[in-house]
Amino acid sequence: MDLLTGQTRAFVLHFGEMGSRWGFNRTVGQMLALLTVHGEPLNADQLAEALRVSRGNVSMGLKELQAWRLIELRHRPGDRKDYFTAAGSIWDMARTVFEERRKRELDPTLSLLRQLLLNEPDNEREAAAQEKMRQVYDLLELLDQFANTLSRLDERDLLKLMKLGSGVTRLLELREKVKGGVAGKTDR
Amino acid sequence: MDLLTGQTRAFVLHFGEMGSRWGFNRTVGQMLALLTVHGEPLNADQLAEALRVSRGNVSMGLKELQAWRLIELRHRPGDRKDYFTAAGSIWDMARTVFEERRKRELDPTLSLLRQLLLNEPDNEREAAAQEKMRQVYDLLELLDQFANTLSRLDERDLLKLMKLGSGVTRLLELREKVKGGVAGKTDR
DNA sequence: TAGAATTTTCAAAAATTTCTGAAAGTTCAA
DNA sequence: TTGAACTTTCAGAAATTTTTGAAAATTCTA
Repeated sequence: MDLLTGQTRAFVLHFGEMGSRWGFNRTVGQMLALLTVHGEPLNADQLAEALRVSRGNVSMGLKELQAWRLIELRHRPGDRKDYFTAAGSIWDMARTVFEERRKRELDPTLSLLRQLLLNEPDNEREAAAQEKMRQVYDLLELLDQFANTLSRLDERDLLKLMKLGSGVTRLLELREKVKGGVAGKTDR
Repeated sequence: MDLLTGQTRAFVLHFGEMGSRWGFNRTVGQMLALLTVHGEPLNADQLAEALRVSRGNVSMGLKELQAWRLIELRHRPGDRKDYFTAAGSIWDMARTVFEERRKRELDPTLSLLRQLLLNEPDNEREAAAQEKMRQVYDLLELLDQFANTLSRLDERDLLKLMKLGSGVTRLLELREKVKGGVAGKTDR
């Protein structure tokens, strides 16, 4: 049966195209999209047939999606094949992708910069460059922590925060007032 | 003169590698890194020599960085060459990259999903798929708005917010109390 | 324990992206 | 105008990433 019809088809193909921007290749993007909109678990052959890609490609894609923890293995009684579904809700999925990207896009750079900033600069030019690097480091470090904070919020709070809109400014002012003189308690 | 020494070298090469994860290719990543840590404006020949890439490659890279509005054209008296520097502060840069990525990673998908959700589903399966697509849409829409809100915050507020850490939970509670019965004013 | 069913691996092919460098285009001073 | 100083373009080359599919590995049943 053709699983790739109508809107599902458009959705899956689009996710394939966007895949590269989101950190995976076309096939992986398509697989994730199909498993997401198709409620029932699918096996590797079904995926390969629906997406018209090789069995090997599907196998690698499944491995990658499992590494991201975006899909779950299922078994059906009397069937030896491995079946897979999208793991968790759309929110869970977004959270996972967000977290994984934070790791890939921030951590390596933070770790390099920490290293570099330990060295004494050799000359005037390097000293100036190091100053810039420190600024980059401080910003990325802050971003990383913020991303972490967001990752840890439960869904209710995250939703509240995201819906604040420009109200966030007012809320920050409100905090200033309430907090009064108690100097910058940042609590980690 | 060799601009690529010591820590600057390591920094620039690393940014080249990370480039692809951040949405540009290696040369563009290296160019941006070099222009960022090197305080003074550089011309295309200097960039090509320092990074050991072709003149044509540098020309394309400069065009792309200008399209991102990450670099600025400068002129020096008595010199016909075009010189470039990183535009604005590190914060400005981060903001620009953030904003540009939001556009590339969210907008096309939002626009496709808006389209798809207008159609009546053809059958039961498509209806179920559409329901999932709506969930994806709602989440991405919310994310997009939140990203927008963050983009618009001034540096002071952004800093405050990012430094809140887990304090953000308490702040949200605080809001509940103060707001009292005034039902969900979200203000866009 | 054999062998059928299934999944994984990985070398080579295909597709895609990036880079080069010569040629074409532009700008400016004289 | 001319031509020297620059910059941009873009077809083809090189590098990189993705995909294929046959062979190897694994797992299960009988």
